[in-house]
Amino acid sequence: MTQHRPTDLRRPLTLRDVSEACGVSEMTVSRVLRNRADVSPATREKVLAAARSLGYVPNKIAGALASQQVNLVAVIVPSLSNLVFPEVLSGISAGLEDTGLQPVFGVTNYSPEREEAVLYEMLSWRPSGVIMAGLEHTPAARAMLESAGIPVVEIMDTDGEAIDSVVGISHRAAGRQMAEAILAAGYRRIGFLGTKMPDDHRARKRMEGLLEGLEAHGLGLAETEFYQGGSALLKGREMTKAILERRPDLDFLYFSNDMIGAGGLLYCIEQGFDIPAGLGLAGFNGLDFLDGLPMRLATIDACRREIGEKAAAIIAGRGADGLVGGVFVELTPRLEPGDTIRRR
Amino acid sequence: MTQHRPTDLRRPLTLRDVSEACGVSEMTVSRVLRNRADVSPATREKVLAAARSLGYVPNKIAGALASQQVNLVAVIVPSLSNLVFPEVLSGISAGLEDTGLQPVFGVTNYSPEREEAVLYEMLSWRPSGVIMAGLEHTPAARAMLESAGIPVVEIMDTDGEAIDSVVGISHRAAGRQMAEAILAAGYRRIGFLGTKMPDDHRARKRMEGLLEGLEAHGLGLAETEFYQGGSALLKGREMTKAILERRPDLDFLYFSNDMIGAGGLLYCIEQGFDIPAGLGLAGFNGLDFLDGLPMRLATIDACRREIGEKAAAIIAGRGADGLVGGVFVELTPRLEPGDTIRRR
DNA sequence: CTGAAAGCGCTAACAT
DNA sequence: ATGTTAGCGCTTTCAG
Repeated sequence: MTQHRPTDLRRPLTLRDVSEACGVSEMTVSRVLRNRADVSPATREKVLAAARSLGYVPNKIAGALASQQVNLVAVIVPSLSNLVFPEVLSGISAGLEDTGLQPVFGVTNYSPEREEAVLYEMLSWRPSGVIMAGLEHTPAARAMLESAGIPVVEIMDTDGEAIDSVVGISHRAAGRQMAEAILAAGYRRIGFLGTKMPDDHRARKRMEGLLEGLEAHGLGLAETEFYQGGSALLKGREMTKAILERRPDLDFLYFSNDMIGAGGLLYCIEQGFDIPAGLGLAGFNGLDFLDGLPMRLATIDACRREIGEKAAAIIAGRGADGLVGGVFVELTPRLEPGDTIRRR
Repeated sequence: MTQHRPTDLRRPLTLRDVSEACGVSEMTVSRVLRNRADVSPATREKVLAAARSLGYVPNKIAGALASQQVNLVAVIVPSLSNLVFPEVLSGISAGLEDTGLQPVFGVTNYSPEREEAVLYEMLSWRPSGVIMAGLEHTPAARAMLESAGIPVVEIMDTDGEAIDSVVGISHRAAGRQMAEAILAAGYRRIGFLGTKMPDDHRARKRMEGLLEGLEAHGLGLAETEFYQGGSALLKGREMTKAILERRPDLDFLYFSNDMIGAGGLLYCIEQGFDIPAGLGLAGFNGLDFLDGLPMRLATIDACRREIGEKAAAIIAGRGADGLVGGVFVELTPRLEPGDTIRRR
């Protein structure tokens, strides 16, 4: 580490500086900079020229305080390392494009306490809306959201009680749907592999849905295996090895996400398992990453981008037409059987 | 979509509300809420109880305007779908922990114009610092950063002229380092596979470095292949097929990132190529995802997390000790030969 | 179309 | 340890 060059820390420019530079009142300068129509073209040009040449950047803090309007949307997700959430965020970005609203992201690491802290921090900037992953929050977080007086959209999950609006899929139903597909294909001895994350409620609900689906046919899970941390692909491999050594009679492995599923798939291919005839596999999410694997892993698309776009639309819509009231959107995920569930 | 429940939009609470609720002056309430020491325990309790029961959330907009202090750090990256940037962000989050500073993320989609727009937007909130990926910016963006009067850290890349501080690796050197390793292992007919992204300067510099390294030994690239969009793993597969069909004599493939490298590796394994004896492969980034593949792809670690942490430390350090002046940190990436470069 | 006055909700600086 | 005053930089409102 070496020092190389000093930075000067001068006072940021204000409207007044621009006003003095072009001889127009602060008020009119403000009008020009907010693109308001009621300014003569001549004045407008003069002001813009001055602002540009000075390098003026408006102070939104002052603007927001005066106008009581903040064009920010707080977006709170559990993780960025999951590949799932970045796609949701990109959907939100796209949905907010040209609305004048700007997303601001916060990450909770699947901790309810951190979620509460991040939410508090973000609400203190008085955003125009909040988009949060999941329906499970601390009581304090719920209270803050309910009394914030702004639209709140809970995303990804529809199994639970909403605060305001919801856009997501039913993970429980996705689990059941997979159970149906597995049983319909004739598999009977089913193993479940997932993350050891008490606060990943969606993964839990998928597993519960799977169980419900199996139990409806008088079956249960033959075996389970959980992990935490590390490279998901590698963990998928290791868990698969472990579960199959413990229970060589299993004929289907359901992975709680595509990444560990891909690891399991690679392992099974290497070991020469007869897929899908002798052993079936499935994951969850519908990551396009699966397209490049030796076989297409069966999966259920989580509609990540669409969820982001719809959530953004709800927040944006509110501002526009003054619509008030929760909206409930449940998307229907598609099961993609790929090459790892046998067809009958 | 169905309407289900109305939301009430009431006025947010102010300090005055809390003040009236507990019979303590606004000023003292403010002191309590900012955890200042000069308040009696009794008053403190009274105020906290009132604030909690009302559900008061401070208005940071007003606070920031009054104190001229904003505890936000603007972080601008080209993409979130890359897996590389989420790790940097997580390093930044970690590095900012317990500093009182909060990261705020913006995404540019590798567009200089979008970068400029996002930067303008973020600077208008007067953050305490800026962390940006890369050294290439529009002239307007450079001007804004130079005159913002706040610490600026450009990350990931050290090959170019800095505005203020820099934390990164030399991608050109990484390319050269890989060239040396390839040549030392005895490979001679080298193909390059990368993205068709004029604005991904780091990928470009890696390729240039590779070329320099090869040319220093009187060699060049035998063949190149570029792609854009789609599933990187699948593209890696397809590009590898294409380049090897065109030039079956190639004995080494250098991929500009690990994801397409992994796709290429899977393809080559399936095709029965003799790796690494007959054909060598290498990627870039050091993603831990590689751990789960059938063979370990050679790669160079991009020090993503460490870069994030160091950048955060620089921003945080400035505030504390009033340090002024750019810091230059060049990390030395480690080459991990894995199983896909032959050892001599 | 342009300007002047008032004030957004909070905190710095100064009392007490 | 607590209260009072002034003002952060902008926009709203109202006058011209």
